[in-house]
Amino acid sequence: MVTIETKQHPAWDVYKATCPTRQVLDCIADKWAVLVIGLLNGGTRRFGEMRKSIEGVSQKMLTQTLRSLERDGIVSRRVYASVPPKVEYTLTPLGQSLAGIVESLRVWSESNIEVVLASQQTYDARPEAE
Amino acid sequence: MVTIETKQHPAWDVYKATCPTRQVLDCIADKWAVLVIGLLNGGTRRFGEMRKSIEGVSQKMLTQTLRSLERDGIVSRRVYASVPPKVEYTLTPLGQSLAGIVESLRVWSESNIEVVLASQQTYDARPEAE
DNA sequence: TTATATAGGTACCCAATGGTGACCATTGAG
DNA sequence: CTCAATGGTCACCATTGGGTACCTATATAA
Repeated sequence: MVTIETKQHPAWDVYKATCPTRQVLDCIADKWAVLVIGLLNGGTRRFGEMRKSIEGVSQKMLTQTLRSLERDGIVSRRVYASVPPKVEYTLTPLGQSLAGIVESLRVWSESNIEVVLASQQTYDARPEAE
Repeated sequence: MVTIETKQHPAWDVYKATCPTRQVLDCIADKWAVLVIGLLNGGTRRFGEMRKSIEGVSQKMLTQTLRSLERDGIVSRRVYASVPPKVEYTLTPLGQSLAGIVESLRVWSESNIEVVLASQQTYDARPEAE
């Protein structure tokens, strides 16, 4: 039996410290990124819209998150040369392929929050908890 | 037509700043948490094992991540009163329900890294990039 | 003419986070 | 007697995250 290795990717392994996948995971396994991608999964959004929708994001963090996602090819940014400025963000096809996963993360959180909250209470009530 | 609202959860919405789901997302949408959950999906692991498997985690961060996941009921911790100590970590059923999602995040990273790297190169090569 | 709101971005500053290394407890082995 | 082993904590420091104030340019209102 012959193992056919048709241009197998060079054994990417996110558990290796220097693997570039680690950086990508770092970027998408992020609170704000998850919320941003989830939002954009509903369609193109303007910056200000997103700022309002995602309660608690500062302008800076939103910008930063979007830049990072843009760099990774997950969202695309479209600037209209108007005054005041108008900037639209959209998921790229790559981003769309990620959106489902990220959305299921969000859904999991919303579905299992009761269990989690109960567990937290039990944990915090342990005698050795301060 | 009657809308039957059989104890519908009180409209959890992770986009609200104060929604408890936000904290949960904060905890699981985390680089180290994803790696930890992925590892434990392969079965029970000892602390030292995980420390070696996940390159680059400091002892402190691993402890912290595991505590946080334990508090949320995602992993369980078992201490053996031996010398030297032996501590095992396992995914709870709740954790197992999350593992699939988290694993697909990791798989996505490893599958799409080439596209992402290419996108990063294009982005960094823009004239306006410093 | 001047003031103001707009919408997105950035420079600067501070607080929180994460990493490092020392230290601890306990016991069997050398 | 000393050291290795294992998981954990603590104090310290560098790095980062995150907030605030400011900037831009124009259309509109006063």
